[in-house]
Amino acid sequence: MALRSRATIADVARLAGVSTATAGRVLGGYGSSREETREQVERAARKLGYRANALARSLITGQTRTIGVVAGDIQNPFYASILRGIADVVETEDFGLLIMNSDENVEKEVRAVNLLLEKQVDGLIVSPCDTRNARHLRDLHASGVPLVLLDRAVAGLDVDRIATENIGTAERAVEVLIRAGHRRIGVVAELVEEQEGGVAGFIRRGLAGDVLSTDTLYPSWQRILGYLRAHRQAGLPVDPALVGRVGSYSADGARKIASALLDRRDRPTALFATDGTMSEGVMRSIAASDLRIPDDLSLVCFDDLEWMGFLSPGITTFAQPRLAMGAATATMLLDRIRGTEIPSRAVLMEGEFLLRGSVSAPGA
Amino acid sequence: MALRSRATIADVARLAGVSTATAGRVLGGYGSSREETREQVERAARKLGYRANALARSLITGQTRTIGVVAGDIQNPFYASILRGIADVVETEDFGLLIMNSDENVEKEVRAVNLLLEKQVDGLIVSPCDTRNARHLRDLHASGVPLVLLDRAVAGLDVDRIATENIGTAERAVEVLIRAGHRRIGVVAELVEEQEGGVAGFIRRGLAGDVLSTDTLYPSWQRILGYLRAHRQAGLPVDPALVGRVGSYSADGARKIASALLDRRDRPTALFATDGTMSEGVMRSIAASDLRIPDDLSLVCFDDLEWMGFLSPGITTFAQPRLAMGAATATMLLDRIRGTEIPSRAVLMEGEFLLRGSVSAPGA
DNA sequence: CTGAAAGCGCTTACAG
DNA sequence: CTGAAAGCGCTTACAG
Repeated sequence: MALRSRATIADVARLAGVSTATAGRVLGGYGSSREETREQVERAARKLGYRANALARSLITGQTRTIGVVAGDIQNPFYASILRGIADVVETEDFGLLIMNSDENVEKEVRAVNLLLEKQVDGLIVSPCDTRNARHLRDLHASGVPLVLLDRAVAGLDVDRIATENIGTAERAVEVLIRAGHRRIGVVAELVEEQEGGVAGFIRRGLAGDVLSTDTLYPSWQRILGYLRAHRQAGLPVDPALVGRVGSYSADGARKIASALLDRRDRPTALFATDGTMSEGVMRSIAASDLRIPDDLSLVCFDDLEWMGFLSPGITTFAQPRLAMGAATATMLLDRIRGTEIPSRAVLMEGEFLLRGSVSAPGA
Repeated sequence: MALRSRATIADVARLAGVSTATAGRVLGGYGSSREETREQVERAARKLGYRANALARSLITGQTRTIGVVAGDIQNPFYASILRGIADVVETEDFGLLIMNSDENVEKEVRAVNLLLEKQVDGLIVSPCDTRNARHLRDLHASGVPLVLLDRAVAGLDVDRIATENIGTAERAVEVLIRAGHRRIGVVAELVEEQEGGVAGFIRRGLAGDVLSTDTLYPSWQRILGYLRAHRQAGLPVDPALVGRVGSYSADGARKIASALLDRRDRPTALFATDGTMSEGVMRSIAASDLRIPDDLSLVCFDDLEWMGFLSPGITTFAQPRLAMGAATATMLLDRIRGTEIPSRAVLMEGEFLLRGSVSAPGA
């Protein structure tokens, strides 16, 4: 029963009767060595149960073949799928994957980034909590650490990023409802970051085409922008009272906001849920009500969760290609790690329209 | 704009006018140092933007403060929640978390374990693909690496493990259906590992009380055992034709098996789905049929997925405490890493009964 | 192709 | 409390 202390290259070299440099060359697969020498060393290594110590190697090469990811919550299907996409490409390249949660909390994000940096990851994928308060990310980039931003951008930080084309996709989603004849469309959205003038101010500016730097907006605010555009395009008025702000990434918060909307005397005839978590909350609210989809209420969601397909009726939604997003993120990061010097890229992915049965004409 | 190459302890020591040993002591928080010295060093470190290199530290201390996890599929809600539970305790202790997928494939599992070991993780959590073919895990344990098994056990490997009390929980689940009056209860289960005599042979032996070493059985086989016990207890015959074997961790496979069961002339009046993936497939099958829950078909599931709560009717199920399972797994592993010498523990968690609306009397 | 030596960035006895 | 020296397990020039 071997002890924890394993054989080192020195042990192997001794047994094989060569120098540590030679043993290192064959075991590490670099430099060149005679066939015969190689066999000797390999035999010795096998005999001793040698396993490379990546720490020592990394200390010299300056590369750990490990990347770090800071996600909001790995348990959320959105992140879980993206992580799987990342893991798939990373595993192909024999890289390790260090994962941490931020819970959308900047301090936790900072701590996570620091921990990953101390562990000398070769690059970082971060889904930033805050699009403005992100000095740590700017410093990171300035210090030359490969970085790819996921789902969100950061003001004044020009690095590779990947996200959903939120404005356009949300606009199409709301269009689906407008085309079906809906005039009062409620929204349930996170909208965590404060905007000048609050929701009402944002709506006013959005309708006036006065919202600038839209790509450093939080996804849910971008989706509201799509909602506004669809209305303007159709010449429909927007009732600010129908834009439900949850203020956090909470399904239960979404349930409450949705219930408040549905309890109104002038309740909306359709709802737009701006992501998976919001959709879950909205569904809980509807399930607890007497309303039936789509007869009493139409629904369009954002992001495709497994249950949306087997509910009856199915839920019409715009799927984000999460696995592909993850894979693309990892590929971009590996590119940078390998030293690509091309200008930073912003990859925006369209949501895929999944027509199911949750939309009908109002009062149909 | 600082370059990638960061300040080292030597740089800080030089600027502070002390030795590297002293600088190391204050920056690393070990040994003792004068208040004044400490301030000097810290000032220098701040000025240079010093950040510790955990690699160098780990090489000396022999600890990386990183643990590795090999899960079946991090995208699966079962693993995603468990990982979150693990991450929560691990982050508290300032440990890193290296995560890999096995896709229930032994070769991938072996590769993952090797990669993690080369990266010198302090310990490993593995959800083993194969309860018998697991030499790599036995060797691992023999070499003294802290190891905790998740969800599944390995024959002849006496290490800490955590799992659901599958037999008892499944027995209770099937009891719920029997008490409601069901006599023909179908099962949809993975049952990936071959058993002597196949499903029919296993049923025969199970009813005869002839299945030994039940705790190294795959979870789905254990759950079948619970199904059999409930029948025996109630004096009900078991029809092997009603035990649907999917043979893989596939929701679509489960959908097909469920549909085959429901298409039978003598179709079951109730279904038991042995885990989340199976439940999803079963739901897809039911959604595509004309059957209504619970009037035409009763259903009990295993594991609680978000949608089970807001479907109407809700799905009666036995929830696995996934977050707590993850947390307990991590806690056990950290215990071992800290050197606890107590005998190995097997923590079996009961499923929590969630009574919702998917069960009624047959033909009601 | 191979070896002796230096060194990656830290921590750890050991003196003083 | 502090410093000089050694060393963790590798890889990398540099000779030969």
